[in-house]
Amino acid sequence: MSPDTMPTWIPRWPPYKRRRPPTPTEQAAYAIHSAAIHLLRSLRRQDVRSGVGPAGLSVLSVLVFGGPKTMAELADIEQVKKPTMTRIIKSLEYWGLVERKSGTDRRKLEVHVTPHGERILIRARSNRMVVLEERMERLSASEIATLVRAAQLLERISKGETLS
Amino acid sequence: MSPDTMPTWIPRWPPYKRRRPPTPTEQAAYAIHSAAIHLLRSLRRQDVRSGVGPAGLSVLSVLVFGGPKTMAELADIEQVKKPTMTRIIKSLEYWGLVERKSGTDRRKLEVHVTPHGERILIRARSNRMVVLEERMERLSASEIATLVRAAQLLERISKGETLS
DNA sequence: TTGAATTAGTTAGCTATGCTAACTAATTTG
DNA sequence: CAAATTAGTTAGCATAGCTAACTAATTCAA
Repeated sequence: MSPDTMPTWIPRWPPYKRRRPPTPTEQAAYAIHSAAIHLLRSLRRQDVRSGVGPAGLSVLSVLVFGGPKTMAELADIEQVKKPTMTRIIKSLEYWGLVERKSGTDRRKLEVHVTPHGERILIRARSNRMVVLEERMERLSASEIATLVRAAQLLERISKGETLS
Repeated sequence: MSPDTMPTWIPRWPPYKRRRPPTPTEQAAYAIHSAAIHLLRSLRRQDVRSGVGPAGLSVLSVLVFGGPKTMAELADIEQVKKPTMTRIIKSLEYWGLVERKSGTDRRKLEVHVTPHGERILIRARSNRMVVLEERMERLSASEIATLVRAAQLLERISKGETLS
């Protein structure tokens, strides 16, 4: 890579004027937010190969790892409104990746992933995971452990919202 | 929150059949990927208040913290094609958040953030940061330290791509 | 027990954000 | 100085988000 195409964007604590120096919590919040954005942005490129959009992949992932869900549950999980979920599921259904079945309460539709959908999801996940795992191979065992602990903390933090 | 509206989606190692048990690196990759997605998804809601879309906010953030950039540089940083950046910048310009200036090489356009744009960005960032900081206040000092170390590791991992 | 309210999901139509192909204008190069 | 390259835009398409207004099914209350 030539010097002038090299990225120059390096996150640092905002240079704008503040009344007081940032607390450790503020610095940590800033750092982990930037890190999460940069991680996902750098992995996003791998997605194009799968032929399903990111919204569809995310839903597939919920269905594969979490089992069948209704439309409203999916919308809630994905933090999306119901009409948006309708469109996403219709598209997945069109491609044979999910099926909708209605049960006793005929207002509700249970969305199930098909075997084909599961294969697609696992292949698409692998695109990201393979890249991420390759990069993580350079880390030491204790660094890996740090990431695992951080992941647990972040999951707790992310749920803060839904429990409040 | 009633029990049946409570989210049931808890990330766990994929249940599909594997030839061998996952290595620690694979588990860590899976965990940190899920954690980053869930963190950002849960913070995304705060953005609506700012009146600027996420793409615009992200560009503003690059300009505020990284200084003026050309269209091509921004497209590269944001991992977006040039026509997409053209549209994003046009919108920001329309709202008076950035300015375009041409220099010696009149093919190139330097994009500068305006004082108004800087105010908007900082307010929008704060929306996310305030929420994140509140949630992080429950963590211990050593947990915060873990997150900071993890953030450093993740920044290194994310750059893996651009250095290869 | 039936009429009103609630719940689940869809339709229609808008906006924002991504892409490629094809273009203009400016600069560099042979 | 003509040809090739570079920077950016225009046009047109797809996906993904939203709200408002709708249908159909269920629940609740008089």
